[in-house]
Amino acid sequence: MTLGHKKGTTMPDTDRCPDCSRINEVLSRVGDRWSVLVVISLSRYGVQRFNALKKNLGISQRMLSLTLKQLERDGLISRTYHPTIPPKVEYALTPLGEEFRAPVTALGHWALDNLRAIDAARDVYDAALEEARE
Amino acid sequence: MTLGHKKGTTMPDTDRCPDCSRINEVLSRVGDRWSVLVVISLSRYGVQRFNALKKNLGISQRMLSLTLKQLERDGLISRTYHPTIPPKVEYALTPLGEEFRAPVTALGHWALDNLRAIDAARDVYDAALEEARE
DNA sequence: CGGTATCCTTACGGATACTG
DNA sequence: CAGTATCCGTAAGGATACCG
Repeated sequence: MTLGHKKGTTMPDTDRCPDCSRINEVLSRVGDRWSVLVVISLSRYGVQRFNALKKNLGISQRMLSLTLKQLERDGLISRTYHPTIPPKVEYALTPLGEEFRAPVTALGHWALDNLRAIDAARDVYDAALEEARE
Repeated sequence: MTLGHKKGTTMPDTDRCPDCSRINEVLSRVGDRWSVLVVISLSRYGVQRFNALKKNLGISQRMLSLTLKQLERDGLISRTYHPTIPPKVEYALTPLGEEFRAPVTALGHWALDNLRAIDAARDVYDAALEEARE
């Protein structure tokens, strides 16, 4: 697949983007906000325990639990249980998760770099709307 | 910010990742599945009309309309209205949208490349669960 | 500590019908 | 063609309480 834009390429609008549905499928699994943030956090700080992630991300216990389970099921993170008292569970990126780091951190960087630009664009847009209303 | 993982870095678990909330904020705007797919489609095929995008992505009219409006508001895409009969509206990436292309296509590529790996991981996980159930 | 279970509210998102 | 408006079912996600 070539995601890059080619000047001469015209969309055959009789057909639908064959890859979009597949990309959609994957994104619907590991592309949600919490999954992305968990991976970013594990990328940044390495192995982390349940409550560390929880505090770190400001995520509810319920959502973290669900997100971690899905990520483990999808093979992106590993869960290591230490049967001590009190118990200790550590989460880390698997090799597949490590591969996910590059695109996900790229996304994170872009988000941080362009937060202001987006806010500015919003202000302009909203102001123009306000203008038109009168 | 350094999203890259550094071996010695320990998460100060008294504090929460300051950037995570900001990344979260951005992702909650332009990180949803439809937004990502619209950007991917515009990246790939360039300028497109409303119905082309609709057929292309297999998205409902309502969601496309909402998604496009938000992306325009956030400054990622431009909307050009041609008052012909019938009317013609063209959507394209803005410079800010163009910058979004790199991380988003990286994500798209990864998604396509690892769809199978994820499916395989799932099968293993589910099989192990089945095993444990007995 | 690291979860599950339950409840409840909001947001997502499709289907359909209508408009300039 | 390119939307908007309405309805309605489902899923996301927080709050709380409880368990091993």
